[in-house]
Amino acid sequence: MECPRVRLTTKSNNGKRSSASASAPALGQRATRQRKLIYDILRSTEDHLDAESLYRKARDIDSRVSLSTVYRTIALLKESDLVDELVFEDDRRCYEFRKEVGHHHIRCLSCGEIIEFECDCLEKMRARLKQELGFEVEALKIDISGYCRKCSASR
Amino acid sequence: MECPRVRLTTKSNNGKRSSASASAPALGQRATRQRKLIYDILRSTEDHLDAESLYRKARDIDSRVSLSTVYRTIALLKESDLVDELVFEDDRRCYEFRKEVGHHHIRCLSCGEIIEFECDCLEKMRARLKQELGFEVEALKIDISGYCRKCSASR
DNA sequence: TTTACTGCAAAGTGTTTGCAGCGAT
DNA sequence: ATCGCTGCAAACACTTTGCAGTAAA
Repeated sequence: MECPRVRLTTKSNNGKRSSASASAPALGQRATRQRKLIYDILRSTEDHLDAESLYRKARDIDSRVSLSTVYRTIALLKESDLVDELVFEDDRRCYEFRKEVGHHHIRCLSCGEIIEFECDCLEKMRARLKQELGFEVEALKIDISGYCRKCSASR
Repeated sequence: MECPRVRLTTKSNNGKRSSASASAPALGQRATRQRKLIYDILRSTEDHLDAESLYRKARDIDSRVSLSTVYRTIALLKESDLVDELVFEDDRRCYEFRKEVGHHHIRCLSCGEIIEFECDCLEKMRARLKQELGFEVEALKIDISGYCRKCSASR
């Protein structure tokens, strides 16, 4: 039973923020200060931020950013497949820089920690859906909530 | 590779509405007209309704139902594990009467049809998460969007 | 100089809530 | 008769939008 092997996703970036601010993303038309900032924050953080915290982080660095721009930029980045949106049970929507396909999230209902993992069984399921139902999968998302080792111990 | 076998869930109910209105559910304290009505609609429909359409359906039968009551009743039914909430990519939330565990949904982005299927690999994944990460899964939900056979053909 | 992008405030969406009256028990 | 439930409207949280000004090209 090889399929549902769970393995932690290797963290793609172990510093706080990658030093070089890198090239501006192909966001839309113009690489504005605000867009670069928001993009940089998302690209370099380990956290899964919601719109509000992303806004606060951005504003701490440069006050000339508005919440609307954060939303507009998120939409842009989603369209360009540069960031993914995670929607959890309780409606919280977080954003993260696009990583490898096939990595998923579990969230601890008690401490809020988000753990990432990979499981190739989902990719296999996608193939099966195509084969057996003729269904062409565009988006496959799995949301798992529960209690992490630490929190289930202290319950 | 037995694991990600996809199979269509057998429809639990093939009539339009089951004839007998059945016993009142253990909803909370009181089995009111409104609660019975909402419960009955959810129990007997094949569709996955959102709050609004559930409200319209209910109001068509008995005008003395309000949208707030629909929301309140849905919350109640969710708490009692009598209905499940499905949250799709585009935010639409639908409700369905609780069926067997381990059945999931895929939705056609073109025609909106919701197809149900089972896949035991997710249950196995749950076991693995427990075993390997010590993570106690409370809720496991998978949302798949894409194009059904018919719609992918006509694209 | 052009016109895409931004901040602001206002509008919109889906859901929840406070309250006085209603009705299941 | 009690007090849990309801309808209503108002509040709510989050997101989107119109517009006049700003700035990237």
